[in-house]
Amino acid sequence: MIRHNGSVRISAKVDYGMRALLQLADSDATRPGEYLKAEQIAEAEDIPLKFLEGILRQLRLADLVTTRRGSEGGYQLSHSAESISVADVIRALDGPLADVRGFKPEDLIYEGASENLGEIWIALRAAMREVLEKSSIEDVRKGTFNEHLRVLNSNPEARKRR
Amino acid sequence: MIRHNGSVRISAKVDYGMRALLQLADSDATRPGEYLKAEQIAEAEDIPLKFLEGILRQLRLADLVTTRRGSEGGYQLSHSAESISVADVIRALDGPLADVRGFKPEDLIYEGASENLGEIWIALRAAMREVLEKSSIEDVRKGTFNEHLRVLNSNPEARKRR
DNA sequence: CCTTTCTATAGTAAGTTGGTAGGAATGGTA
DNA sequence: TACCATTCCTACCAACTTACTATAGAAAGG
Repeated sequence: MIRHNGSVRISAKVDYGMRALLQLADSDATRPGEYLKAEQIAEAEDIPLKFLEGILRQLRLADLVTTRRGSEGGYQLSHSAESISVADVIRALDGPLADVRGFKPEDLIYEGASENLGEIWIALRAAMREVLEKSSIEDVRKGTFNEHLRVLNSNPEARKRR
Repeated sequence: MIRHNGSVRISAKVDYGMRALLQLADSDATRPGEYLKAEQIAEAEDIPLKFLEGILRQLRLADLVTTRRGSEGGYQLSHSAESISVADVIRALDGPLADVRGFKPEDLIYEGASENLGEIWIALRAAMREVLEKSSIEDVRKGTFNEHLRVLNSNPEARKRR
């Protein structure tokens, strides 16, 4: 039985969207300028085609992807893979990185014993940004992660479940 | 209009639960041994009473809280406020800290261009744990945060929205 | 004009969130 | 013993989100 009620929920949309962009980055690296068709991406990454089309449309509206119709049509990255961060992708597909009961962390007012609770949510968001804004599609494609990420993942605890 | 579709969603349950525990920690600090009634917490923190009762029940099942029924009844922390981390509270109320499409980050298998995507989700979870496991209820109550959290929040960027 | 491909809107089943309602069980007190 | 306060438990609910599917249309290219 699948429980998807974690506090950080990477949605199917974001996971699929990242994989689609990685395919586009790969295509750009090997055959620059060419367009990749939705169906090729869907097959390579095993993503339902119609669902993927919706995701690619959102990525186009966020200007992460450029499209062309017709027989020679398909999708391309609209910027270099280095310039698109994982955070950009999440924001394009799921909205803001963090919220607390539907509010932005800095909008909450806590009083009395809860006075400092907001600091935790702000720090949590900052810690996430540190990972997600400083990793690009190209970093993920090549596996060349920055120092902070390497330190985090070199700790064997990082791979253990809790 | 409220949109609550961030990637990190601190639920009402967790926000209310933290505030309830902060009240209990405060009560313990000023009148140790005494039980605090759900209604007092509900009033102090402006939380719907019946909803709060459910949250407190979950916290008891996770052994974060001890209860007593009857006229002298109420709720207490079952361990010291120093020994309860924010991560404990989230796990008790919302389940695991992180998941990707309903799966645990380390269970996903990515291939080809997406090969390294899992590293991002692992790092994200590790970064969150760094904040949430190393902050206790007592830290939040007193506002005495650890070095890592202070560094994160001293960056003015941390308070800006994106 | 015809095929291929993206574009757009709508629908939908299952699950989650944020509650509410009502009563049963239990502990303290008279 | 009776009584009362309080927690404990089950069930219910409306609104929303997620992960899709369906269908028709619009544009690019030959």
